[in-house]
Amino acid sequence: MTMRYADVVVDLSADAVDRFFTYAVPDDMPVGPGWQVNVPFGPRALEGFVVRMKDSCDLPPNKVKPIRDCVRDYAVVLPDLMELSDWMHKRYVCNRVDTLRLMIPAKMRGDRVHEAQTRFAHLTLNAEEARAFIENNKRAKAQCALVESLLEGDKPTPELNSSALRALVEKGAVVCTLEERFRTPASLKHIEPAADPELMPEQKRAVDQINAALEKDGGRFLLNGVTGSGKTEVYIRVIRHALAMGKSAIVLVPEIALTPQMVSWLHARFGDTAAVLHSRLSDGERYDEWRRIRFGKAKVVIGARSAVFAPVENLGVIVVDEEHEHTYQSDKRPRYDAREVARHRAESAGAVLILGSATPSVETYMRVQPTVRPENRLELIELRQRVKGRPLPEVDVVDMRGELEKGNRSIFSTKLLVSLKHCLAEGRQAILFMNRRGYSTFVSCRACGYVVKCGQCDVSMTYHRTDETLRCHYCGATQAPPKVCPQCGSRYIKYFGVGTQQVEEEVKKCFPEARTVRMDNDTTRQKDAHEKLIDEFRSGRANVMIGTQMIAKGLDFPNVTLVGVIAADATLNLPDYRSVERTFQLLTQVSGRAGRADVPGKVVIQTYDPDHYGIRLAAKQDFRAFYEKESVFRRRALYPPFTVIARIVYTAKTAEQAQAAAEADAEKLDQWIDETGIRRDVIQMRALEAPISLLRGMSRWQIFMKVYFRVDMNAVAVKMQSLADSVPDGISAEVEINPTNLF
DNA sequence: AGCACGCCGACT
DNA sequence: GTCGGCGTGCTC
Repeated sequence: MTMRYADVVVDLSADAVDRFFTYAVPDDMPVGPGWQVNVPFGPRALEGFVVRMKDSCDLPPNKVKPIRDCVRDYAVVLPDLMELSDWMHKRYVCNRVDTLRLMIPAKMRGDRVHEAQTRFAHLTLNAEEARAFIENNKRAKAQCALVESLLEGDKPTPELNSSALRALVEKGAVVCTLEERFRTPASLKHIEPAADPELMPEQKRAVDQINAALEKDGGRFLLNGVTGSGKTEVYIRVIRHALAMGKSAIVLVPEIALTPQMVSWLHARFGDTAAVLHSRLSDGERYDEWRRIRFGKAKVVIGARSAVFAPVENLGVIVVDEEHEHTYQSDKRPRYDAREVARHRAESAGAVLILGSATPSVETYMRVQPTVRPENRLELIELRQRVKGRPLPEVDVVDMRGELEKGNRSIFSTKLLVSLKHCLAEGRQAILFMNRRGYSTFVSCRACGYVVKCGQCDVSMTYHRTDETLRCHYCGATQAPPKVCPQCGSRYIKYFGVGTQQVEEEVKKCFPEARTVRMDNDTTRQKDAHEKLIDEFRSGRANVMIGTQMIAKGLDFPNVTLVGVIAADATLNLPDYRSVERTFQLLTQVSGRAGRADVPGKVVIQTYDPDHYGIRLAAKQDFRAFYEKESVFRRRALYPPFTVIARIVYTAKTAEQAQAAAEADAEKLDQWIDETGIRRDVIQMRALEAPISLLRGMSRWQIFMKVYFRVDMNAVAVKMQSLADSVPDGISAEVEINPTNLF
């Protein structure tokens, strides 16, 4: 009998071990690709993933050790996910384990909650003892520096010099502790099964077209339907067809907490066949759901971006709902894009991919154009009518400059006030939408113009009326608002801007009988707060909902007949090439919340820039016209998707360190650009301060690079990652290709 | 990620 | 000469 060997990826995330290690397989051990195993590794034991089996091995026999045992008696990573892992490793220039770790619940690795734990170093010496230590150990420079830095507070160990840390632990000067993330148990409500509603002709055509592809070898679709056109029902019918064929389905949503309705719909229609995967499940719940999927008990999976790795077999369809949402891009390494991963997984499984949105991203919509190569093209399916022939809401764009001229200095236009009055008088509900970012209440001095900023983050702080504090939007720091200007001593401190709290107070002042509910970062901080607030509004206990982005999408309240947008242009002029697109999407989505039942809806959009195409076309819900305009702008200004933006963000204690690292790497990158001969395709490449130059007390610089589309981005990513990997101690560097935001 | 190994500078 | 810090390389 021939000897069997297994190539194993060990469960350690480091460049040095990001390769296969070959182990001998004991004769009677059942094991195969995707199995989780325990292996000896140098002096210790590690977990690992079997990548492939083989019958021979080139290594000298004395080097090959046997697999100790298997962690579980089945493959935890299915073959198609194994292939996906390989693809992601190349595509996102990350370690193989980093991709494999995404594919199983954290609880299944090391029998501990690995992912949520961080080891922190804690100094056991007091200030005096520390000074004595530094005095007595002048020779050990690294140790002294470490003691010095730990005097400021505990630090996560990966950031510290490891040999110095080990010496200090040995001396008893430092102890390491594991910090655990707290758990949020999710309440799974029982949901009544529901029957299939009748389809509109458009919906039926869409379902037929997609089902036909499902029966062949898959396909890619962009389902572009106006708000309220019943995209969800199309998904459900296609999934039903897939189930009938013995196949399974994955439905991705931007964020589970914001789309509880999608979860209930799928539960209502598919019962126990449906499973949920998202970050708010407890470890136990996630593990149980994962196993139900793995063993075929559940065949319809709904979840946030990481659900794209759900262990389903026989995949028939992947749905990406609200395709344009940026949450599909991971913000930590590996920085994968779930839409892209979904496409790859669907293609290799011969499954159907459906991207759904009322307002697709410009990038995605470009891919339906006939000029796009067939292997990249998406098939466009449009739903132009709302279900049951409901009309799109009537939209009024109000010029707030005119209001000011008329002497109306309140935050509500006359039109919005009158509409709100009617709406409430008729016993209906209203949503008031406040785009908080870039328009929040900041505190500023009238005399010298000083604006109170967070000392840790270099962004202006937001005033919170309830507890009379200033808060940092980025790090959560709080401080009391100053009585006199810290810069010039003037007592003329003014509160600028409008926040949701102020809108709420204004509503109560104008309509004492209104029952308001406010949804923003403040009011949804506690767990299950979302559900409670939504329920309060749905039940009718409240009749005016005031909120930020989080109320813009996915919610379906039949009794809402009025939507008011307080400041449509708040996000229009941010220093980001996508600010117009985002404004358009937000306005379209929020307008879609009006008139979802039998009474027609009305939308009032207040703006200082009523002729801007982003606002005008959102009012008409005319995505196609918007796309035409926007793509002309992007092409002319050399922005994505016509070019690619790549950056490396350097974070360090001091601006000098960050700057030095960025400039040194920019020089190396510049040289590389010449060596590879892509100079003529590089539009821009330079080191500069990041737009937010200070974040959580750390200084930030960046290398910003813009290139033409034809450049081999993988080569650029590999080069950038290698630069980022060899950054000096104490500085961290993150590579971002097509970053979601440019802060 | 850890751990051994080996160079090098400081001090008895 | 010897001790200990700190950088380098290896783990099937």
